[in-house]
Amino acid sequence: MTYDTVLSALADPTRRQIFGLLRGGASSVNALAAQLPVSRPAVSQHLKILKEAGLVSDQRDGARRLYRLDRAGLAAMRAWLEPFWEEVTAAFNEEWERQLHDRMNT
Amino acid sequence: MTYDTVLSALADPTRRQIFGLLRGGASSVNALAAQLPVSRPAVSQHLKILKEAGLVSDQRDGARRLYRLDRAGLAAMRAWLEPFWEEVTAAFNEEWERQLHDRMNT
DNA sequence: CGGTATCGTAAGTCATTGCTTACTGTAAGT
DNA sequence: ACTTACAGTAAGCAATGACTTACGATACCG
Repeated sequence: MTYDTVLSALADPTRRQIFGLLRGGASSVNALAAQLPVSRPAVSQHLKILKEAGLVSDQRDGARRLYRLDRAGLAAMRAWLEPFWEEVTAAFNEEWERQLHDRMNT
Repeated sequence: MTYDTVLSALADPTRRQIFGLLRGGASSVNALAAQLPVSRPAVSQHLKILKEAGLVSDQRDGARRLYRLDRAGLAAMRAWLEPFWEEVTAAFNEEWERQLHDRMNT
């Protein structure tokens, strides 16, 4: 459940779609497959990957199995992303300051 | 330069490595390839994809070409990520409150 | 200008992966 | 118990993608 697995999980469009469908509450595999252009087994395989990435958690509900969003994956991704964002923002501000300084000297 | 292209760009480990190497300043293609286990053309191809995703920008420097981090891609990714994070955090807090309430009634 | 350096592109190969159908397992209903 | 519903797994296939070598293009240096 590192950022590696999270990023490679979210690389697939169908998985992102599944992930998006799970906003607004938990859902069964059949219910998800009904809203997608792929078969039910395909959805199962995607859910397995999303689960391994910590983006989704599952829970038995009788014969069904309910999937819902999970925090862990997103948290790992954000933790990885943050340093890059700060680095890039710092460089951006530096450049901005430099140009402002140049303009004041002309 | 949507979150689609950003996520699929960051899905590859080598590209993430290149992206990481560009922290700490701009670099040429050769300099990057020297620190990577792949050939120089491979790095060029990766840089092309990173550029299309808005994660990297390039600039001529004589015969060389310098690549540096770019804000746009990360910004797009963050914009896509945020609603999910808020959704998932809200659900988490709700659940926490519910369990706290249950515990107080026993 | 000829030679060297740096980089991008093309073509081809091999591995990965996302999908399907078929099968197995488990839980609920009659 | 038998049947139906729901979901995970296996096997096979077609497409995508990451890498290599070979080539072409542009900029600097003597």
